Amino acid sequence: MLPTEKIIHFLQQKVEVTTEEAAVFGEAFQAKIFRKKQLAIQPTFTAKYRYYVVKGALRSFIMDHKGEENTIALAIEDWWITDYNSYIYQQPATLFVEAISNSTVLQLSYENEQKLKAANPKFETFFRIIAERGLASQQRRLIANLTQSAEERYENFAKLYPQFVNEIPQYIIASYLGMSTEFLSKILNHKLNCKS
Amino acid sequence: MLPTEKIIHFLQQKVEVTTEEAAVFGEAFQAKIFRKKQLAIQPTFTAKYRYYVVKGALRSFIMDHKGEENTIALAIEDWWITDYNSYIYQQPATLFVEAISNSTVLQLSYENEQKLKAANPKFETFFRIIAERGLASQQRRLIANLTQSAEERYENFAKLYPQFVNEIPQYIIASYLGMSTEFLSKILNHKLNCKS
DNA sequence: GCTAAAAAATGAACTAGCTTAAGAAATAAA
DNA sequence: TTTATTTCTTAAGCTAGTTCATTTTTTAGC
Repeated sequence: MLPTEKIIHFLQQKVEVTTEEAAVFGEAFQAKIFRKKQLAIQPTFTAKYRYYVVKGALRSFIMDHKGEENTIALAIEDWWITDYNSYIYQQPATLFVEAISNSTVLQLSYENEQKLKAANPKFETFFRIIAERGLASQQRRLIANLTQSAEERYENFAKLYPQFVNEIPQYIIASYLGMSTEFLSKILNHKLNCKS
Repeated sequence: MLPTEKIIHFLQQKVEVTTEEAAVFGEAFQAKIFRKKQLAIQPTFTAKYRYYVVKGALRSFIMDHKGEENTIALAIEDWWITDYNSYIYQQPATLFVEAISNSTVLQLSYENEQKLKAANPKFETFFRIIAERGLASQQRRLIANLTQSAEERYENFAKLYPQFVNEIPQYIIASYLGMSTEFLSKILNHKLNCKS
């Protein structure tokens, strides 16, 4: 499936649109390839785009005062990613957005998004829906972080996103789950020993 | 200012509307009073409403397996609160939403919200904007939780929301910041000693 | 297939923050 | 004013998770 076909398909799952409307929507996006470790967004620069992942995986992370990377979000096929604080308010970013593996994305510029929303209320509805779902999913993540132990967080993550477990480096998963690499390693190997 | 005037004012800050449109919007809401500790939303029941706080303060929290309350969100004048996972998908709630002090809110039912959005794209835009802002603010919170120590989290919270510090019980702040009451107490008193 | 680099594992020493428990203060109720 | 309830403080012991230093394994480039 072509990138543009993919996003049109995604759009159609959320709102009902005519063929012409779908075409207008698709034309607002631009296909782009990021190689592993390449940065899409960097702190101090304003996030000009939001990204829809066609293939591969990206993540956003913040670097703390100790130089540690804290993964804020992960995105695979059919997910969206950007630094929302930067993109929405068009202010300098605080996050990095980086390709975890070689990836194909569709980028939507802030200006194009405004044009889409102004042109057709259906697109406004679309962006409202994805923002709301993002909000709900962030709420779930916050709850997990506040209420579960490191081991429980990993267990649930692995159950919820099995596709990540084998496809992305462990140190990224650890940082997404808010624990050190070493500790995640300990959890994993401890589990193996106890099972056998 | 009357409750309905307040929310119309809030609406006008986000989107341009005519007097009639504003009136239609205001009519979708219903004023309601919650007394301190009263519950607006409870687990297992579906969240029928989202709440706009006119006066007072509310919070949402989840109870973990140990019976500890983990505060997910706080809301004061001009803020919104609900269990988004429950409200958006109309599924059973997992959170409590409780009044911290005697409060006046405007409640918007799920049905009324759908009607508003269907009736006028400007309302669709309005809800898109508040969802996006919620998303950005959740992102900020997640970053704070992942990158800062308990003491730093409190420092920043106090700077960002001074109005909360004296107005809501310490144990709620502690649970919002993801630490025990005792530990927050230690931080506060330790700070006093070091300053003098 | 070899080499260099990146990622994962291991273990020991350490610490931030939690738990428990008991008392003091503050607030509300009567 | 007294009593009851809720909130806050203090301190000691504990544990989940970190840090650091080293080794092993995997991956990627040539």
